[in-house]
Amino acid sequence: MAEPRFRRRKEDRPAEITAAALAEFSDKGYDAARVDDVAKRAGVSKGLLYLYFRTKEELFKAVVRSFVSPRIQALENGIRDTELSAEAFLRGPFLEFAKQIPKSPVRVLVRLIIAEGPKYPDLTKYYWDNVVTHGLSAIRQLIARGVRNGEFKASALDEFPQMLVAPVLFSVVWTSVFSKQHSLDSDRFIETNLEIILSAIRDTA
Amino acid sequence: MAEPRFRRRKEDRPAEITAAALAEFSDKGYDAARVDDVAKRAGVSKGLLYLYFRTKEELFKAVVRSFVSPRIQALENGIRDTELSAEAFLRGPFLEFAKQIPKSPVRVLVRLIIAEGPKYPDLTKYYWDNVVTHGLSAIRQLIARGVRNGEFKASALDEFPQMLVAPVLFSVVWTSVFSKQHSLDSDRFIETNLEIILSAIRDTA
Amino acid sequence: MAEPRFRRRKEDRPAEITAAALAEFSDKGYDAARVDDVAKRAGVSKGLLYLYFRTKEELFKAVVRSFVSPRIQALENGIRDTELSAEAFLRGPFLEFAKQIPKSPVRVLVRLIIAEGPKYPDLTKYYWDNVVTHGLSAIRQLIARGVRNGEFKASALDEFPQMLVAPVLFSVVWTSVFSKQHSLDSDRFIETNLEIILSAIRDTA
Amino acid sequence: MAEPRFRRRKEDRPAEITAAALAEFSDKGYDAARVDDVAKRAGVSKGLLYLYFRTKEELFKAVVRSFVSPRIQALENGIRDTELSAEAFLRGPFLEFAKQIPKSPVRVLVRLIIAEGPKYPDLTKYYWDNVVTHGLSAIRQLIARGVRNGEFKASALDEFPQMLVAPVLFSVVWTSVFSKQHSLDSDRFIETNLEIILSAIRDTA
DNA sequence: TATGAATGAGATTTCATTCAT
DNA sequence: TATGAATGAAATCTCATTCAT
Repeated sequence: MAEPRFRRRKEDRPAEITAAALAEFSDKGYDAARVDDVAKRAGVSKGLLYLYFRTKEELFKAVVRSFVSPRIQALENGIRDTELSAEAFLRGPFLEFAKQIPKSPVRVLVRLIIAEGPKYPDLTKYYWDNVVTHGLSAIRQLIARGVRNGEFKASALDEFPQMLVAPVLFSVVWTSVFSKQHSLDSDRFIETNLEIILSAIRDTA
Repeated sequence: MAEPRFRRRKEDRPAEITAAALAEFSDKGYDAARVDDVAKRAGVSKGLLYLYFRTKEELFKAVVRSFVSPRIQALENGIRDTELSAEAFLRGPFLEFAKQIPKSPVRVLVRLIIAEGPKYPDLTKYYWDNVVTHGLSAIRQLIARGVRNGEFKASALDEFPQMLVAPVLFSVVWTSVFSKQHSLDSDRFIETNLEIILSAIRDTA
Repeated sequence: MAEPRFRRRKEDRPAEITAAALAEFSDKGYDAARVDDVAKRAGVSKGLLYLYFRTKEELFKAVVRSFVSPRIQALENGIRDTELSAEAFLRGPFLEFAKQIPKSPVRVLVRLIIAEGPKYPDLTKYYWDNVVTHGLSAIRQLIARGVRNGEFKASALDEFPQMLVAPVLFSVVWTSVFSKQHSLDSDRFIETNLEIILSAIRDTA
Repeated sequence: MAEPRFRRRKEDRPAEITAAALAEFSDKGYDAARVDDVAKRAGVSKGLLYLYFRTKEELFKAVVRSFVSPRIQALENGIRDTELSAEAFLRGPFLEFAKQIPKSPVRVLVRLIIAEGPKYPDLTKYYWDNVVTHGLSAIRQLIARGVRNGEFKASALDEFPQMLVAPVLFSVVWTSVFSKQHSLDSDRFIETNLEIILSAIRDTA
């Protein structure tokens, strides 16, 4: 035929497909999302999708990989490179980071991990290895730094850095599940929790 | 012949079936759980199951109803009838209640609601109406009582009673998803969170 | 217990059940009619129904038997015993008989025979033996009598007594199938057909 | 290996499947016909069948559409375009058309409409809209033409064009139901009926 | 690469029939 | 007799995956 249609570059394909998959999973959940619809949304044939991702499960994993990991990476880098005090970092960049999660598309992935994780052990492992441990150890370092330079006293937070994460997870879940019933002001909820924790660990001696 | 092909136990059946369903949902999740297996586990034919529960969804709702509602009821009654001070109640019965949730079978249901809720709006509504609002309003009353009699000062907790729930939800999710990777001491996690919150709202003026 | 409830007499049971079955079949068709509903409508337990009729098919046959045969019997007797002329009988009792069929509950059975007959050969045979041949031979006799006493000339009707039946069957089918689309004045339709046939066979020589 | 597991023949599939469905419906009736068997008979997997016809009911409709509609169309066109007199058309093309119906596969569909119509209202509506009204109005036009040009006198046939159809329906039903008991000479039956009607409406003034 | 027609295992649900009570 | 709880075979429909083109 005379005129070759515009073709997206091959390198973009996987990203386009995972983006479409995230959208489908978000709308329907993992099981109910049909591979057919993912392909359609990505503007690609089913066969091609299977060329890039060998199974639906593989596709799911790729979605998690491509959307969650970068965020955590960013947090880690931020903590490593910052010149702010620990408290200033928590009130600034960390809070910012935490507040946007319940509003971003990633929140869907958190729900999916909760929902499907038990069924896909190696996905859970991947998530643990690449997301949870990284995030947690970054937070731990930040707190340790705060203790070292006299901002914070030794406290339960040393043992349970998860305390800073719990309100975020709660907001994500609440927002995902009860959006029709109630709207939580997740910004203030997360902020308030942070303040309470800070006031409990600040070294006021 | 020794054993009759079936027995008539109309009264026990529903409970036996919901128990089997909880177990099966717990192992596989809602979608992956097969009605056939639920029936088998209950020692009952598929047909009989459908005599008591008209659809798989109906069965799911019945499971929620029979396992979650009673617990919340108990909490509500406890708060209504207690003669303890607000703080004493939080440190005593409430903490007890909160701590056992991540260990009890109900924890599975919490995960299921998170996982399947968006797909079954009326289940979510049921859960909201019968579990969340009851639980929340009971907690709110307890806090209000504490404020009224001078134990607590006015605080963010008045607006966000969810703060007392977030660590519990976090523990449930963590335990459900990462049981293979890490074991959270959920008792101490929940306790610690409670202590921090209490120290922040105690009226020390 | 003190007061024995009123109990219908045992002899009536089968009739009550076939009546209920006719009603159910009429509403739903044979396949879609549920034995459970027939029993419920008859005010009887499913078990008892199966005591009287060993299978659903048996029940179906009994319904045909009890509702159709008596009518044909009546027609036969009428033709045998009448003192009317052939034409007078056709315009009188026969027409009356023919006109009420599309309006009576029996019309359902005609439709059922058409629908299910091919699936139940022995039911078809029963219907043939007990309904069709009787009816047809009665009509044939009537016509022969008319020819014998000079009312009618020899005609195609001798060979095809079905010609008198076709409009009735047509009315039954039309009424059963297209009741929502169109209402046929079956009385006049049947009457008109009869008149045309009569005018064609009347011996006016 | 010799023969590929499947072939792609998008265009032919629907026709192959409806043909198989007609055969299967003819043997078993609508309800008793299993989709699986239809597929098998068409040499196709169940899944593919559902790719072309979204439900069993849809398949049924397609069968009606593809087999009945064309015939009626042909009749309509014949009546519109003919240069024959009304009587000549009735004795010629119309009679031909009428006589072959009880012998053609379409006869099965007529029986199916009678059997299943009441359960599938929109199928009945489709049949009414696309078959019955077309056929009837064509016949009506033919008769009106005959009256206009002095062949026929005004008669009951103006009101009841169904009179020309009743013998055909009767033949179809008889043939379908009582094939084992009796063989009706449907050609002569239909012919005779037509003659009688013609003799009654011919304008001999 | 790219397509989408084709497959087939499997899931939910229904209902005639049985049988302990 | 009479009940209705219990069975289990089957039927429709879905969808991840394959593969001829």
